[in-house]
Amino acid sequence: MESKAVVTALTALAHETRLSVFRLLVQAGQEGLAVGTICESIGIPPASLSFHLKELSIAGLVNVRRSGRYLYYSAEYETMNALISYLTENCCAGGTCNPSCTPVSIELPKTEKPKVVAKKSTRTTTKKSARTS
Amino acid sequence: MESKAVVTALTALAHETRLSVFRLLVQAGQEGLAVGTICESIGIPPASLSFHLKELSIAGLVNVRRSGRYLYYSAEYETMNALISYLTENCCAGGTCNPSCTPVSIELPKTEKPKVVAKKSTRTTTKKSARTS
DNA sequence: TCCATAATTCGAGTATATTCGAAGTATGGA
DNA sequence: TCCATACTTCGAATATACTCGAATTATGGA
Repeated sequence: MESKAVVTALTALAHETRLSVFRLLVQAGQEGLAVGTICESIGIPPASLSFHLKELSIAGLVNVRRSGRYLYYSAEYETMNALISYLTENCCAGGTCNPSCTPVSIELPKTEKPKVVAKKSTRTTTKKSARTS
Repeated sequence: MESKAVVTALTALAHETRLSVFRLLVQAGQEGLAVGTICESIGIPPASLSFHLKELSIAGLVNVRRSGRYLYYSAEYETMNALISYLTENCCAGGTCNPSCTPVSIELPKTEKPKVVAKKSTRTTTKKSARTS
């Protein structure tokens, strides 16, 4: 994922309404939800919701599918995962930024500040145990 | 993490310069980097950088520590992880949004759309294998 | 005490995002 | 063909964010 696309995705999520909509869709699964349903859930005028759905769509965070008169929006999980990857890529310089983020080759002491010893190429951050919210 | 705090953090990251700074710090590790160093790396005027560092700081994404005349900024990994948690919480309604996201109790067929059977309470999303960027 | 360096705050000009009523488009059914 | 429903686009008022030179604050050393 490129930095421009990441900024677009983050901008799309950086808004109370859009974040709610996105989470709703993330939790709704592949089938997604019709605009009217989201509208009721969130409680904003259709024109406003439409504007926000477009932003999410441009950012590649949601998909649309028509079924009759209804448009079903669903979360694009790939983009979400790519976004997370981008943020955590090559993180913490060989340290442990969270319990499940362990360096590739050697274990580092936690009390002192070590110089970078062995760099990881792919991260293993943010597993279940790392979740703090 | 509360939705307001999440929006603040996402807003902070949703900017080309700040995203670069944050990634730089994520990769720099606990010791962090002095403002001058970041300034050179990114290539923007000190006043602008200061503005952006403040945004990141307010969002809880970075820490500051003074050492003599230098201010060292470092990434706040906890906030980053909390942010990721928030986005992926209860995702995909029992489906598999990525290869490492498996439902808690039973395996679901992939070809048809199943109704929610068993809901996960904590997610196991976005491990190494899930990274797509 | 005085100067140089490191970084922040001020402030004003500029750019971008948000809101939502009204008007428009697409679809299904009578 | 005509109407109701579902949703989007238009557009203009409003709000918020960004940039960065100049002024200010903090620290260390002579």
